[in-house]
Amino acid sequence: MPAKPSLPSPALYGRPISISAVAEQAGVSIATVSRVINASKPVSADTRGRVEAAVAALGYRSNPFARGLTRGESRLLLVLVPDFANPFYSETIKGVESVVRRHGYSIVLGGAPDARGPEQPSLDAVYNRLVDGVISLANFQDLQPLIKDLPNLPWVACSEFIEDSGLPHASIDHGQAALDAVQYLINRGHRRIALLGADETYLWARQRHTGYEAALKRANLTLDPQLVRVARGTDYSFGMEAAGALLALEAPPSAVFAVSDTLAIGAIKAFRRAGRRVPEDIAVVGFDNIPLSQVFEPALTTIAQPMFELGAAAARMLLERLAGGQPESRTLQHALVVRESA
Amino acid sequence: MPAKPSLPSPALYGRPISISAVAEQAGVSIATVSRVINASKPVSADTRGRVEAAVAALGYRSNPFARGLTRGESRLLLVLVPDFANPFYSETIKGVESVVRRHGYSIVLGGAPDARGPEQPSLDAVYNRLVDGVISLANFQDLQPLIKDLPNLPWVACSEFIEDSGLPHASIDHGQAALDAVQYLINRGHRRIALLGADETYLWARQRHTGYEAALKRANLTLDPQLVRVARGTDYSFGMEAAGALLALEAPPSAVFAVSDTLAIGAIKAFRRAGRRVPEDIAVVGFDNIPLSQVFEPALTTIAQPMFELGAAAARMLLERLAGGQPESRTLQHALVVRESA
DNA sequence: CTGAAAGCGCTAACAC
DNA sequence: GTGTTAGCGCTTTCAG
Repeated sequence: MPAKPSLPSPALYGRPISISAVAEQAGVSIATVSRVINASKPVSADTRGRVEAAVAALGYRSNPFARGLTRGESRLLLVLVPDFANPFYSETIKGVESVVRRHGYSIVLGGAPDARGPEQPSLDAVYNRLVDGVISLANFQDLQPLIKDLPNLPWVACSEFIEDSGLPHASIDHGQAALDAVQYLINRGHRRIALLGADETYLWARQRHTGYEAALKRANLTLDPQLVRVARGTDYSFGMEAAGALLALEAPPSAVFAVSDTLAIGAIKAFRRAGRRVPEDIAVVGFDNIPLSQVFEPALTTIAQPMFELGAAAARMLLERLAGGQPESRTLQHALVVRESA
Repeated sequence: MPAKPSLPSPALYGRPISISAVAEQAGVSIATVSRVINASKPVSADTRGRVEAAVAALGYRSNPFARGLTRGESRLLLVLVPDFANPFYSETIKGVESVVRRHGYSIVLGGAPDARGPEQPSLDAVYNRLVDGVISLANFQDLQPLIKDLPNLPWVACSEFIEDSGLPHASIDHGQAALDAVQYLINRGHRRIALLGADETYLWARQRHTGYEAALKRANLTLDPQLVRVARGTDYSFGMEAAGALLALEAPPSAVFAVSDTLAIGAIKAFRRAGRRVPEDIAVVGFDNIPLSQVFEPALTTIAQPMFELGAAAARMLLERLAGGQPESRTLQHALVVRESA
């Protein structure tokens, strides 16, 4: 027994050693080896000892393909992410990882398929049954081809989802959150409030847009279409771009509700570059509460989403689904975090 | 033939359809089906047509486990990442993805194993041969158990590597880059320059540290140990923490070289919170040139790493290795980007 | 050009 | 408690 426990070293030269080699070495049948490896059936202490010794000596590791073939599962989960440079997604993924790993699953990250072409390796992994299930953060418009199969696939949505589809999802109430954000701006006396929106093929983008309008309506403010800008992505640069357009207006807004912190940060950058002070000249509230939002200057007033917990919840739901259960969709709490930008 | 081409829909009820179902439907043997699927041997146009029709009609997709079992490969590559919330890593991963995908591979993202425990699912995936190869951005100290097997594993390092190990890697010249950064500060008249370092189990952290010292030495500046702070991580918060310590010094520095943009941003935040102006009272140069660095206020003066290209290069090297080649390590170019913070 | 058949490594009945 | 054996779905000789 080695002094410090370490990964047994498998045969790296020649072919990898198989279960039969272990069986031979231990003087038992392959079935017995399988039993001790999987603890699937009782095995006498004596034989178990011999098998374990053989496994250790040979550095045996079971072949995942053979195992997958017979068991019909891989213990691999696919996480579909629109853009993993966006901190919202990376935090969420961390949440997924944390629960999934405890249950012996690993995650495969897939870029969400877009219109770029017919090659959709991630979806292949689904249909091929290489992965046991999917957690999707992607927009379902891009996932069109498989929508009809959704009820039959072990699939869970996170943040994004399809209304009334029965597809289980973990999310916050985007509409209410947006309403809260805009209401806050109204309470602070703002009357010309712009919406810096995102690609509305995303449900969350549509819902936040709706929440924005609802807040205005509730305050009897007229909705000025000029004040609604939809950015083409959530990178900082898109925020700057949209903010520039807002500034060019004859009557620019006194406040902006951005549907993503990255967009908000880009907008603030553009405003300051144009000589505007935030929040004095123009107030900005963001959405997500990414780690950067409290470090950025001015620190962002934003809607906090429980990103990590959202991922964890989705993961738990998928695990439940895989175990044959019928997980309930969950709506987690958001919160307005007031800092400096508004 | 459907109007719009879409993913063939596999049998989702009951068992998935197998190659023999296709063979039966097409009136051929499974061997022939295999041949047309893989284009491995010539098949008459007529039979090929029938097989293809059957595949389409049934929505057949080959079972990746069975295929992996016989072929001994999965077309899955593992990318080991220390922290995928760090933009440096996410950009790099994008680079990996872009080349790998074109070659029919998918990537599995693995959290790099740390000392947290013996459970190392990512490494298991390697030893189990579930993945065909690995691109590691992780620190090799944490990878200790497998170092001895390295020469035999299809493994490529990115940014991080082991000197003189023969392990192929794609990286920049961290030492020279750090030297460039500090030299710039010296040229601007700074004499008390602090190092905001990172966990030195990372080679890049050690090399950047070395570069810092080399620059000071070259300018005949004395090395004040008090001015060297090693942060416990690269999150913004660690940068703030370390910067606070620097400020508490009797003779604080007039400039700081941070080995990561996230650290630099955290430091700037701490400085401003303490009433210091950047760069007037204290100059800061970062490292990486993450997207945020040009949006942050003040915009970061930093060393640009070709993140995307680093990932892409590593991916190409791994692919070459898998094809039986002996890829050369590559050192990519860095560049000092002067903006506002120094 | 095509079919029959032998495995790949493993799990899960089914015997004993 | 343990061994034998029949597949899992696929690729690949080997015949023809």
